[in-house]
Amino acid sequence: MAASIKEVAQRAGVSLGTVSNVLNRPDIVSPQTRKRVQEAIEELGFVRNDSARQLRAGRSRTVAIVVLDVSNPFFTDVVRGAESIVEGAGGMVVVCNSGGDAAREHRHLDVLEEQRVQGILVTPVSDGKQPRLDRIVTRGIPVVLVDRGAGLANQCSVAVDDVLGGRIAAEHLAERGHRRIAFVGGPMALRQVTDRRLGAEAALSEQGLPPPLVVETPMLSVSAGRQAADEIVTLPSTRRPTAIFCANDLVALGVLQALTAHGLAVPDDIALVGYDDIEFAAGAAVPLSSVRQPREQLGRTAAQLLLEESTDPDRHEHRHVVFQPELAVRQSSETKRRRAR
Amino acid sequence: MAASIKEVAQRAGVSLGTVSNVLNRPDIVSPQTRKRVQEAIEELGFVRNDSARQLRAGRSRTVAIVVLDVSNPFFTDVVRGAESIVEGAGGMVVVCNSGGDAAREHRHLDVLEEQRVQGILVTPVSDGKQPRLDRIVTRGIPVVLVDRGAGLANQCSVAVDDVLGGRIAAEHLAERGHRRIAFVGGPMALRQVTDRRLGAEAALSEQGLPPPLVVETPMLSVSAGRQAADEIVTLPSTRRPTAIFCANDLVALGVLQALTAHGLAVPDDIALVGYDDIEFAAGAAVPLSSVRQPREQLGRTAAQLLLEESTDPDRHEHRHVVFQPELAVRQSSETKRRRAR
DNA sequence: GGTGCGTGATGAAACGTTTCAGGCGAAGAT
DNA sequence: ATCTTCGCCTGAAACGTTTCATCACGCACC
Repeated sequence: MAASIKEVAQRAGVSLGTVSNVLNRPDIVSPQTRKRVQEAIEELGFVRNDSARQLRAGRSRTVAIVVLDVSNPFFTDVVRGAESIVEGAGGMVVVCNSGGDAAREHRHLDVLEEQRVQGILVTPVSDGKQPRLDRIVTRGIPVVLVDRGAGLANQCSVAVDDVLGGRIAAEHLAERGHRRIAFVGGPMALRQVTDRRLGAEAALSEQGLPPPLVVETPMLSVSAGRQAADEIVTLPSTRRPTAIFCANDLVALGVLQALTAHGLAVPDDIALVGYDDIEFAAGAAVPLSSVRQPREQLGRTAAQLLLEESTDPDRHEHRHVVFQPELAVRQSSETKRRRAR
Repeated sequence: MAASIKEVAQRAGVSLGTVSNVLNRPDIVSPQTRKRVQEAIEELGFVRNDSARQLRAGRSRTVAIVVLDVSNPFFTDVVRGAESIVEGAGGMVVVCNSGGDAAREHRHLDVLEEQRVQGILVTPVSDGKQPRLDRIVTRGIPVVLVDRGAGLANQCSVAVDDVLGGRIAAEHLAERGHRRIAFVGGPMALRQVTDRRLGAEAALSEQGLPPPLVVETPMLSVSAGRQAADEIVTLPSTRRPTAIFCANDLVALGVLQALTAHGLAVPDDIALVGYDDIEFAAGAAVPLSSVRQPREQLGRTAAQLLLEESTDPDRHEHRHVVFQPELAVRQSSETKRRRAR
């Protein structure tokens, strides 16, 4: 059914090696022969078998990215950044979704290892030592950690300073006069969540403010945010926070919705700051203040490091790139005073 | 570097074929031998080379899904649906993003064809005849069209009745007393967009209402929605629509934001209905009425049809599954009367 | 007219699997 | 005691490429 190089060679009346040369180094074959071969390829509808090519050549042109949550706009933007670099280099990106599930992540990595992909960008589900990833690295497949702290010495990483992000969010709220501030996010097993919380706590303590009320959520989703806010509104108004800092925008949007549903105005009753600055943050009916991360650049840089390591593994030195977040201030955290017209 | 089956065989003191049997049909090899082989695999850190396997076996366990926009929550949900089925069958899904760009779609399909993937789920960029896809099908790779109309006879498709969706949205608004209704969405080259529009127009005409004011957008994004709304608010209030039906939720969210920014209240000044019912629709500060599509089920069904065709190509008959959308009514389209407490 | 050289094409080996026909010994049937 | 059957294992072929050593040929050079 599927034509092979051999049949093409036969039809063009040349040897098998010549066809391969037409495919891979067209310049070293004479114009007439090249033309004949190309015609034969056309006529037979020949398509190179990548398995055979890869088997023989050892190399693959596929870069994989394993994300925590394919539904989170943060990750889709990272993916787009990585795509732009990899495709520019003639490669291809495949996206794998672990969904925050270690077992699924494991299975994806197994398959990618079997496929001998060119490299893997990954935001691992869990932190700390990663024997699974180490094994992949020792097998010669470069791995770049995305949005994880400067990890071990055997791989590159790109991340955004989440402690700083938490800090600037909290400082912003403190500056606006808020003293009872809540932190909503979870699970605490995610380093991103704890770092953002730690940054916020440090900032508050430096300003002489009490530590935040922490409401832990089981995951970083809109519905989790709604539930957390449902809890918060039951507090007596003397203890209720006047500002909430959420571990990401999905949670913040959920909180925003629930607060509004309970008749609390944002930001007049409760100010709100999210994290990630996804497109829907600015588009929310109360535009959301949010800690912006250079999402696409995160993906681009990760892909660049990967390709670098892939093309020249010997000279490559592992690097740990950390970006700085910045706050996008919007209506959800503007004080009444400021918003008065 | 990478251990092969041969080395495993050597170390375990068995033949090469036996190792393969341990890998693929462990039941037919005696327990002792099996154990010895498994130990050797463990010690050498052997990982099967999928290229070689696929080359010999012809089959692949990878299903690809090519989506129009990986940033659109609609597609990520479809992906999740497909994943659940494929992974249940021991396969793996890779996501490819065409970004609505025909050239990128083309390149993705090229690579997937070279990789001899098990099958392809695709929402093509353009409509009509698809010679590129036909070629893939004749090569023996099953293709299922996602969210595209019951296409040609040589492939399955799953879709949602977009004409009906447009119809129920328009009927809902007409029922609420609206007479000047706008349709916002584009480009009209997308069948989804034109179908939804046609459905709406048919419904209005049946009710004896004038056709909608159509504002075409260059793409289905939040920012496109914002711009369209900026246009609409400049209309004199006598001609300004009292309700807007948007081709998808991203556009609707953009419209919602711009209207609010211009001091127009939703739904009191202008009612709003979106399409897709993405999670952010219910979470918007004015919860968005939206035409709900069974997104995950779309993905599940597509994957099922694909696997069916893949495992039994001879007995397989192509089917065209069409789901019915339904309207999720929320605050953005509730009339004043109804919302009065 | 031999030598050397460059240009193109050739043929075979190799990559790491899976598969399949067969072999070998032990157990059961006659 | 011979013939089958059965369970387990072996060895080799095949999959479709890429790559590399080799070769044929025409051409310039002394």
